Amino acid sequence: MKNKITISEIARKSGVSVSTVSRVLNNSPSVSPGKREKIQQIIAEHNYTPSVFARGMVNHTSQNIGVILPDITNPYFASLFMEVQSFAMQSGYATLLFNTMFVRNRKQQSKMSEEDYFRIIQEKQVDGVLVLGGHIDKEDIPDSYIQALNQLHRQIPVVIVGTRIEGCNCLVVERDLKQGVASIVHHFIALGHERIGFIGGEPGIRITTARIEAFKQELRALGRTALDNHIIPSDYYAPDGYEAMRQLLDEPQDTLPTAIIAMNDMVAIGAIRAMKDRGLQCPEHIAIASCDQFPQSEYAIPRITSLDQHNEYLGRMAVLQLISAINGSEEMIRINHTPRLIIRESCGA
Amino acid sequence: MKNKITISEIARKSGVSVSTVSRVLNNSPSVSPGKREKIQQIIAEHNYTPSVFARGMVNHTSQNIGVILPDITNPYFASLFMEVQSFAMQSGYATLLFNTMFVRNRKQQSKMSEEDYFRIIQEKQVDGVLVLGGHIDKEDIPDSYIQALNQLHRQIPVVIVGTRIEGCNCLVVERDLKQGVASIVHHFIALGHERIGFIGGEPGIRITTARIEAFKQELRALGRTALDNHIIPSDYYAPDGYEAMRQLLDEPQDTLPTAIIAMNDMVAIGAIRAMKDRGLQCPEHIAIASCDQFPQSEYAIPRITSLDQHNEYLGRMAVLQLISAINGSEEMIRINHTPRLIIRESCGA
DNA sequence: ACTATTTTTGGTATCGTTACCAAGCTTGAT
DNA sequence: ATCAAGCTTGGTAACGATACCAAAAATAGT
Repeated sequence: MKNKITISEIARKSGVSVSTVSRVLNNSPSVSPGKREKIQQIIAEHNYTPSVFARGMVNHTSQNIGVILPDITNPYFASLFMEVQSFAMQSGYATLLFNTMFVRNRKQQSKMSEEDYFRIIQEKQVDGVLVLGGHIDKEDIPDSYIQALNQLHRQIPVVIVGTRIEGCNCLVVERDLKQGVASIVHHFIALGHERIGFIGGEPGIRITTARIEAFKQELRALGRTALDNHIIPSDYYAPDGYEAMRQLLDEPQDTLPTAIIAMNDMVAIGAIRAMKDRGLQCPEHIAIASCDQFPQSEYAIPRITSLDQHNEYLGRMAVLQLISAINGSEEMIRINHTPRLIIRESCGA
Repeated sequence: MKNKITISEIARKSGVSVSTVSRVLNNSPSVSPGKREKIQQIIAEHNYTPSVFARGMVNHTSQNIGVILPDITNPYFASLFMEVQSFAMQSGYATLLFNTMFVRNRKQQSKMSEEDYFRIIQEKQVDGVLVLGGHIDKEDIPDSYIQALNQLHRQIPVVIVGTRIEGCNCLVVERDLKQGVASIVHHFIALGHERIGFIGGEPGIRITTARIEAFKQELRALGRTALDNHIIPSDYYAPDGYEAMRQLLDEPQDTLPTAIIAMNDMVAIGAIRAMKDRGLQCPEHIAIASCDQFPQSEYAIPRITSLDQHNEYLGRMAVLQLISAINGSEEMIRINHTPRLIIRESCGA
């Protein structure tokens, strides 16, 4: 930042005191119309903008929020973040984005722990923090992590998008983990599928476990049972779906599932590719549906049946919750948007 | 931000002056080892972090950079940004991300112009700005836009990733626009294709025009000519590839291209889908290659031949350039990484 | 014309750091 | 012992805004 013009220079050039200029900047009503106009003109002329540092010193606010997520190249987080940033901006906040798992594609995970990020974020003096996914989603979160989060929350409002965590005091915007899966199971059963599998999702992660749980539970409710060797968690990306499907196809042919639920569209795409590489067609040999829709699922071959989880809405609610917390509200926003099943070619009907 | 502990409290609790605490914070050598240790312990105990506001007042630096791009859900920008953030963080900078074209999927473009974003970014007192794509890529940029950029650059170092612009004083990290296309043309010709088309890319955008130009030029150099009705710019996403291909297939069958260059993988995926919907196979009926590789191209059906543009490298260079500009260097970093053609199923060999 | 009241202005302390200078304290050399 | 030269320290003025209070000016009421 090169030499910046200051409020007192504006004041001098306008022939008024800094107080008056400050009033103009903050739209205080008690400034005579003539002076206000003149000052505004001089401000514009010099392209003056008040120093956020000086303002921050007085107000203790930066009008920035921090967003921490594992991987922005993952379309799920990208679409969520898009909405978050847009809504935050409309509310006057800019967004500092932190990827915790950078350069994932090179399998060269960051050396920094998420706790390190909390420290950095705290130093950045943001007005609030949004945590999307990551370690917070683990089944079995180390105590130190919860401590770090609570510690951060003691300083700055923290909103977590996902699930409520035992012992964690941060605010939570909950996302549906079960309804969507149930609706896929229903659809498959209605289509006459008797053997259904589940692939993708990192094992030990809350959402994976919850969805698999919902999957089993729903089958049970309908008088069926899931076979354990038809449930293959792996991770969230196309290679993981590929690998899981490859592994599944090594099972005895006569008991293979006829339908599979994939964690998300990327996993589904990987799985379909694995089938193709074995000379199998989707949906003819195995039908597939995914739990998280990404933009291109409509254009894949075959077009993928998936759940619209209303991420835009989720993102907006998260920001709303954060801003209301920043403004001192204790109220907890509850959302309950049922995921919508979008039926396309990959499930055969 | 709730009540924060200050340097003077740390000083009081340690029984030293604020100066000494400040020295410890800034790793000044002239502090006696005993005191240093004691102070560090008290700092840790109270989880104290110095105020960025107060520091900013003195140093005029926020250790933040601003990144402005059209759409983070576009995998091209996502992967570029991933690299940018990672590298910036390693260099001690956090990243403010601004999407200018938010909620694109709802076709509800932002009401704010990019110029508005420049103003906001300037107010944010970042130490530098990175501009990735957007209006800066237009063939014919309004003068007001260039003015706004130059104006911003007068205050803060601005680095543009893309192409050098006439009249724009900002620093530029240039990206190859032609070599990659040329290598695809060569490959297609070597495979015996005589009629080649080009689809995707927003018309009036520098990269679109440049690639189409390179496409024509390379064909000419090899003694062929491109047919104008086989060149269909549209945009960068799957629906745009779909639409362009649909349009192309409406042409008389006997003169249809046998190979097509797509702007990027999303466009290619859309185009392949359009073919499929007309009962055509890729690569059997029409071969396809794309100019920008995205993560899933390897798993699509068919696997897509595309160019690896070395985005990670580009992102890193951009940050390097920006940081060196922040530190007062005038030197311009030149890069010249030839895109690498990755041959997969969609081009038939 | 002279208060009383309201509106508009200006002055100054304050926020939490760092930079800079001056002072105190060692240490070692004479 | 004395003094110069180096370490360590502390005190204080910035940095650029806002908040608050007091003063001045404008307006209204008698």
